[in-house]
Amino acid sequence: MTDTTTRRYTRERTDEETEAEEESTAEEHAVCPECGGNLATDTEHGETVCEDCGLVVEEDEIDPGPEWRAFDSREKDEKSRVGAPTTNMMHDKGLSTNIGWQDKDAYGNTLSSRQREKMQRLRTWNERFRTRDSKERNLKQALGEIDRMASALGLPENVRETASVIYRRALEEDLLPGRSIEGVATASLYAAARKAGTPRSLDELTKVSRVDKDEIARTYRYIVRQLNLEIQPADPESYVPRFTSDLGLSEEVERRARQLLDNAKQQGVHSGKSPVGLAAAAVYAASLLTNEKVTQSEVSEVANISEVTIRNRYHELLEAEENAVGL
DNA sequence: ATGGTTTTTACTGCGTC
DNA sequence: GACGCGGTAAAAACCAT
Repeated sequence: MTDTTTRRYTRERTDEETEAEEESTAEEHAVCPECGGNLATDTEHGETVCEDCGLVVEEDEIDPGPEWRAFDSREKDEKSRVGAPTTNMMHDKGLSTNIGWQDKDAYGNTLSSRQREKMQRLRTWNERFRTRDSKERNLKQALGEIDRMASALGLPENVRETASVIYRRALEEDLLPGRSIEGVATASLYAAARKAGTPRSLDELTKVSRVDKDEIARTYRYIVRQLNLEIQPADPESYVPRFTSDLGLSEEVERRARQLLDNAKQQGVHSGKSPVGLAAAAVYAASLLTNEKVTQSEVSEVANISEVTIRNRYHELLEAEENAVGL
């Protein structure tokens, strides 16, 4: 299997992205704290992102603070930013234009019939543009969310791409009504991570998402079914590198753990059991076999699995190992 | 909803440092 | 005595039906 930690993903740029990059001419000469790549300012999203690994360094660079200097607390209240507060409840954060329905002018006088007709036409067109845009904006927001969560979880660029594709498909197939953008975005990311062989558990997703676990799971099942995504159960081995590195264990342990898992797989011991549990148990067992002992509780900590499960699995793994030697 | 399976929780006993 | 570990029973979560 390819080592996911060292692989460099070549990035396929969508039209939108290339466009956005051309726009941001002012390139800062800072480097990414994570991979040392170039940082680019994406003015459209108000973010500073790494070109190589996609890490979002800064988000929401709009200054929400007071607009002018204030000299005492009374003035501070008065001089805070002007305008309606933004809200996430609307796709455009409530910043788009709305034309009132009363046919009155700014002074409350009724309009002439000619003016009324004009306003009616304007309303119609305004509405048309707004809704035509709404899908685009919906998409933008969702993609922003996906990006945010992906970098919080340390997922590579290609996973984001996949997640975006899944989300776009969901949008096109009208799977959104009745479901939150957040939820679908999270579910897309979850699916993408699994597809890419760098799975993250539902719990991990829940930590970075604004949506609760049940909804993510429900939405995930739904879009998988509707879009006929074929996602096989996560391979336990895909968790191994993460666990070993979180625990500061050597390559040797990682290799050993994989070996144990391979064995178990061949004997079909693993079916029906949680992949995370298997992986955790394999790491624990491997750490014993290589004299780099870690405690069960440490493993259970990084794997988010109970010690009991680790115990059960690792007995099974060792049994499988013995049987394999006998063959 | 239901039943079967897996995981978690909580508790207990044992050996070691 | 605290800690790591093993085991157990009952509760909870999960999944397919």
